[in-house]
Formats: sequence, structure tokens, C-alpha cells
Amino acid sequence: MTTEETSALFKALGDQTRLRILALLSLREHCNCELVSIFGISQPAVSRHIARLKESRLIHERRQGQWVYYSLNRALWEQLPSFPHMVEDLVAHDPLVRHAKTTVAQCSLPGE
Amino acid sequence: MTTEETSALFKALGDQTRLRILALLSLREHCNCELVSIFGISQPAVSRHIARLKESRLIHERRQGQWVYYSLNRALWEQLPSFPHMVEDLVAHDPLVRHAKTTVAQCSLPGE
DNA sequence: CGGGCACATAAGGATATAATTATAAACAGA
DNA sequence: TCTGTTTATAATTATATCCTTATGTGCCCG
Repeated sequence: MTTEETSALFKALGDQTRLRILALLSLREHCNCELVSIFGISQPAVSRHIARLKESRLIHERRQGQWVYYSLNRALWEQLPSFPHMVEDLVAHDPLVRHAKTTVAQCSLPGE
Repeated sequence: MTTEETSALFKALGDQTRLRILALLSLREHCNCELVSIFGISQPAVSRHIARLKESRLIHERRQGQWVYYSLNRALWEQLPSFPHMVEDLVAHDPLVRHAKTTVAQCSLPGE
């Protein structure tokens, strides 16, 4: 994952309603209207949260008749790297971090 | 972690500059002015990012004379639960999720 | 003391986010 | 086709975020 993809993932997770949606979808699939009645927010609001989670590929959707059932993308969810591993990835691949690693910072250093 | 604390943690991580700061601090401690020269943004901007990371207890600071050296809170960082574990925690402890789990969601309510 | 350096905080502005209402699109069934 | 239901998108508004410049605070040293 690039730094941009990583921050986008965390942004998608940085909302209480979206976290609760993921928790509910980890138990079973739900349609949009069920989530509306659970959270007490408008249908478009739920739809927007779902869209953000789909952009990060965190959930799948299954159309059945006029309903759309959402479910957790378990393959992706369970394979997300641990926090320490994510930072290791940044150190290894982020150009700015790699560059800073091998460069002397430009502020006046104590003891020099 | 409560749902609010979890979303606050993810919000703190949902920024490329803050992710890079964490990556740099995982290698060694840095002072504010070093980060300014690395990122090419203003000193107050760095200070605000640092403040946000401190609010989530992700970094420590060590004062030495007029400098403040920041470092990764490794004890916290390495003990952060995995993504699947976080969702399990939400399912177990979030009141709204727990309630929804034992309630039949209704879509179109008749008579309204 | 007082000046200079490092960091924190405040104020202001541009952009992003998340909610709402209104509307469009897709589908089922009479 | 017409009607009702479900979901997606558009427009709007309020709030949050992130940057800048300006200013305040704390420490070192002359």
C-alpha cells in the first residue's frame, strides 16, 4: 500500500458510523434500509458512507431484486497488515521517508 | 477502546504527513524543526500534526533545553489490536451495535 | 536583563466532510 | 403502464480539517 492508499483507508475508518457499519456487516449482510432504521440517519447519508467504504474495497454488494445487500470484504479485512507492518512499509517504500532517512535535516543541531 | 476512541485513532492516522511522521519516528527521535525541513511545511503545521498524534498518545516527547524531541510510543503502537480484533471489540461493546444485533431491522414501516 | 531560537497557540481562509431535502434510476407487482 | 419501494446522485448547508501568517511562551546565553 502506498502512503496515499494507507491514509485513504484510515480516513474511511475514521468515522463512528462507518465503524459501526463494518461491525454490523461482520455479523451478517445488511441492506441500506436496514442500516437507516438502525442508525436513525437519512437514507442518502447511509448510501454515502457505503460508497466511501466501497471505494476502499472494504465491503461487497450483492443485488437481489430491488434490494442491495452489503457484506464485509473479509478477504481484504483479515489481510490488512498490522500497524507496525504498515509503518515498516512506509519506511521501505515512501519516497519522502526514504529520502529523509538518508539526509541530514537542515535545522541548527545541538552539540554541533 | 470505545467506538469514539477508535474513530479518533483512525482520524489521527488518516493523513499522509502524520503517517510519514510516525514512520520517521519509528526510526529515531526527531525535533520539530527537523520535521519542518523534511516536509517543507510551516513550523506551526508540524506542531499541529504533532499535537494530534499526542492526543491519541501515539508519540512521546522529551524536552532537552530549548528542543523537544518526539519519539514513537512503541508500547502503544505495537499493542494496537488488529483490524479484525477492533471490529470484534465494537461488536462486543458498542451499545448501538449490540442493540442492532438483537433487533429485527425494519425497512418500510406500514402506516406512515 | 534582553535577544535569539524552538515550539505552541491564535486567527483567518480554502478545501473536505457529513448531514439534510429533493430528485433520479432501477426493480417488483397489480 | 402505473405505483410503490429501494438505492444513488445532486444541491445545499454546517462543521471539520489543514494550511498560512502573526503572536505568545519557554529556554539558553551574552
